[in-house]
This record gives sequence, structure tokens and C-alpha cells, in this order.
Amino acid sequence: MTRSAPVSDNEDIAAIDGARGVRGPGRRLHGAIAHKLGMAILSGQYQPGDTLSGEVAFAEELDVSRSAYREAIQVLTAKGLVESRPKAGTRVLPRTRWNLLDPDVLAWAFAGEPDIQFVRDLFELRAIVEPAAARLAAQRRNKDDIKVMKDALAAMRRHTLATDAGRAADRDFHNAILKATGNDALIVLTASIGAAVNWTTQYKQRARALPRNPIPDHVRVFDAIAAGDPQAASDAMSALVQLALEDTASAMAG
Amino acid sequence: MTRSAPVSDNEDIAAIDGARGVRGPGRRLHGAIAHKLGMAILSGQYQPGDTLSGEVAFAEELDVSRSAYREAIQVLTAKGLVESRPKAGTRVLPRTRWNLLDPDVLAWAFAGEPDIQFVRDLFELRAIVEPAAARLAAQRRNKDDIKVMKDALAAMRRHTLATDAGRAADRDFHNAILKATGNDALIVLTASIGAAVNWTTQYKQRARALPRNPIPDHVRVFDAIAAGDPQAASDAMSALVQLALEDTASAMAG
DNA sequence: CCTCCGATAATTACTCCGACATATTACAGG
DNA sequence: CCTGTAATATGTCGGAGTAATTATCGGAGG
Repeated sequence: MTRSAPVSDNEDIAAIDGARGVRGPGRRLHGAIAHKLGMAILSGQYQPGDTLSGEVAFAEELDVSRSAYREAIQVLTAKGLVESRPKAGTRVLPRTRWNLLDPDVLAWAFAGEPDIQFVRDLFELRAIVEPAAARLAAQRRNKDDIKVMKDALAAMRRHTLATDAGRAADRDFHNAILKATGNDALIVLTASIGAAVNWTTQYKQRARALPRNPIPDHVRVFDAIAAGDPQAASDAMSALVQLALEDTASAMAG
Repeated sequence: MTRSAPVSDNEDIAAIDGARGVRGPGRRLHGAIAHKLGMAILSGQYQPGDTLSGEVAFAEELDVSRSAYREAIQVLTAKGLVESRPKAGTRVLPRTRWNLLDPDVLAWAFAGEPDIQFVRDLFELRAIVEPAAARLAAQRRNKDDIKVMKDALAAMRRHTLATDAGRAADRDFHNAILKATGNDALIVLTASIGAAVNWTTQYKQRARALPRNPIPDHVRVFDAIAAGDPQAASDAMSALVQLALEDTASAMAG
């Protein structure tokens, strides 16, 4: 039981808790391990090129069976974070191989202190994709899409972005736009980005009271889409993303 | 009520071969299983909501151990294709939960007859992202980026898109543009899309001889980026994607 | 008699264990 | 420098036991 083993590299990982500590209901053990290791990699605790200690050793450190550990590794492998080879061990892959747009990977990236440069990259991508999505939505939206958007907007007004319900309404609004485009690839992509961006919203809140009322921006986007004006929708969404970027930037800088 | 009889749905999967048939070196068993099941799901053989037969049964059908089968399932779970719960079994998730931009998922989607609508969606996304990427590349490229692009262009000219080397050069060209943007999120995204789009290139080849010389389009993009003209780069790339779409559409229609 | 709710039971995935097989690297010998 | 051999870590296997969720059944209340 006494693990007086001299392993030093992974000690800190296991030290946090038994690895089964953060295991809520519906959360499997291997999922918790993957979560922990994923965050450790994304946070830079393990860097590309580093090789993890062997299966048996690491599994024992985490106090889990080898099966559970292996299944967790398969998850990380599926997301491009690590690669395992016989005799060579399990190594962290270079960043370019990581599926940075995977929802879980994004969540892990934003679990700790997110890399500022990566946040900028994400906003840049959002600034490219979302206006185009709004343009398509203005061309293709139907009555039902408009109704969902209107309801979400009303909910945003009722609660604010300071509440969970308000942020949920914000997500609903953007999701409705995506659904209106009818483009599955666009939906999957922007849903991930949106989720990631919403993590930053909490940052904004934490820094200080919301510096701006986001409702008018959203209303302009809605009006343009409802009116079926692609150019106006694109412009309005472009402005919205730009303002969100500025807010986030100032919050992170402060 | 109880399905005491062996589920016949999965029979065909195992029937193709022992599931270990397509297992080259460097390709683990669970990877092969994930590959096979992933293609089965993406091809619609298993539809959202369907529930796979139990671990023991399915693993025995595939003639593999439960460990290997489970690890494969973890991979699919990590990519959002399925979800396993005790007592409920393993079910295929709705399409909206799939990580359609995951490189493996894309590969599976294009392994069989790709869904035409999805190809259109992908091209639409590409038409949004790639011109924007070209615009950024024109603003941020350095000497080295230009050199790589020029070399790739020369290689494309030497070999044609009919050869593997030529297609590799095409990928290099586009990758160089992405790298020049310096945006990691953009790189990951478009690398996936580009790979998927290249599968369609083989379709074009299969249908008939390449109907158009793609070099001039690429040259225009290169010149604009090298000259540092964002608008021209965006326009040229936009035209390139548009032409590629038309070629692919006509090839798939014929 | 019907509806709703709670305790119970059955089924399924989840976890653990120990052994063996395989692939890859590293080293020694030619 | 090349080749063959040995060491080692991952890969695969089969079984046993645990935990969790769903479905069923029974009783209380309408």
C-alpha cells in the first residue's frame, strides 16, 4: 500500500486526489481519469514530447486498475493528445495533432487559466464563421427559427447574462441561428466555439460587472435575420463578435 | 419482449471478416474495431437511437475480447458517436452530437459513399473559412511561408493531381497558407476539412479525367499572398473553392 | 376502477485482476 | 555498418465481482 516508489513526474497528478474524487454520478471512472490527464496536458503540465510513466506504474499511482487507465488513454488518443506504442510508451503529441475543436478538449483548455493567444485565435475564428452563419440564416430561416430566436431574446432580456438562465438563453439564441443555416458542419463547429467562448463570459463576470448591455447588439442581429437581409445580418453579427472580443480582452488584461 | 434470439442486426458487421482482417502493422485491434464500427455508424448502418447488442454478445460476434471491444467503444464515445449507460446499453447518439470535424470521423464518413448534402455543407464551410485564411495569410506571411508555398506550387506543376505526390503538394500548399495565418484553431479546422475535401478529389479522378487545370487558380492565390494583398487573396481563394465545388458537384452528379 | 408513487428485482455496463502475446527498441556480435 | 537477438512496455485475453439504472410490481390515494 505504501507507495514509496521514487516516481517524481506524476506524483503531483495523483496527489490532488485519488483520481476518483471528482467522480459524480453519470461520470465513469475512466472519464474522470481522462478529464484529469486531459487538463494536465492542456495546462502544460505535460508538454509535447514528454513520455508518461508506464501503464502499470501510472495506474497504480492513480490507484485505479490498468483497464480503466487504458480506456482513459484511448480517449486521449482519440482526441489526438497522446500516442502509445509498444516499448516506446505513451507520449504527448505535438500541439498540431491535437483536436483543439473537440468539445472536451476545449473544456479542458478552459478549465484552468486559458492561454490568451488561443482565446484570441478562437475569437478570430468566431469572427470569421459567425457572420457568415448569420448571412446564411438570413437567407434560409423559417418561421419556426424566428420564433425560437425571439423567445431566446426575450429570456435574455428577462434574466441577465449574470445568471445561468440568461447564459442558457444566449446559447439558445446562437444555436437557433446555426440551426437556421441548415449546415451540419457549421452547427457542430460553432457550437463548440460558442461553448468555449461562454467560458470566457464567466471570466468577464468575475473581473467586474458587465461593462455593456449586450441586448441591443443581439436585437440588431435578430432584426436583420428576421427581415431576411443577409448583408445586414452579417454586419450586425460581425459587430457583436467584435464587441465581445473587446470586452473579453479588457477583462483579461485587467 | 425480451430479445432472447441473437440480434441479427450486427450479424453482417462480423460477417465481413473477423474484424481483425484489416489490421495492418501500427494498427491496433481496438483501432480496427473502432474503424469498422465508426464506418458502420457513419454509413447509416446503425442509425441514431439504435442500441448495439451487449458487450459480451457483440465482442463475441467480432471474435475479440471485451477489453478490445470496450476500448473501441471508448474511442467512439470520445468522438460523440455513441453513449453507454448501465442497463440501457450502448446507443448511437443523434447526429448533432457527433464530432463531424474530427479527422477520424471525417475519414469514416468518406470511406463509403459520402452523403452528398454533407459534402455540400463541408464545401460551404470551406468557402467561408479558406478565403478568410488567405486574407490573414496575406497580412502575416513571412519569407519562409512564401518559400514553402512556392516549392509546393512547383511540385504541383511537376506532378499532377492525378498522382499521390501531386495531391501531397496540394495539401502542402494549403497547409502553408494555414500556417502563415498563425491561428491554431484555424489550422486544426481547415486541415480536417482539407483532408476530407481531398477524398472527393479522388472521386473527381474516378469519374473522368480532371476537367480543369487547377494550377492557374493556385498561382493567383499565391501571387496575392506573396504581394501582401488581403482582398485579392481572399477573392482568389474564393474563386478556387468555388471552382473546386463545381468540379466535384458535376463529378458526383454524373 | 384508474392513476400515481415507491420499493424491489433484473439487467447491463463498469471495474478489477492476472496472465500471455506481440511489437519495437536497444544492444551485442559479426 | 549491418544483422540477429534479447529485453521491455504496450497490446490482448478471459473471467469474476461491483455498481448503477431501468423496469416491474405492489400498494396507497384519487
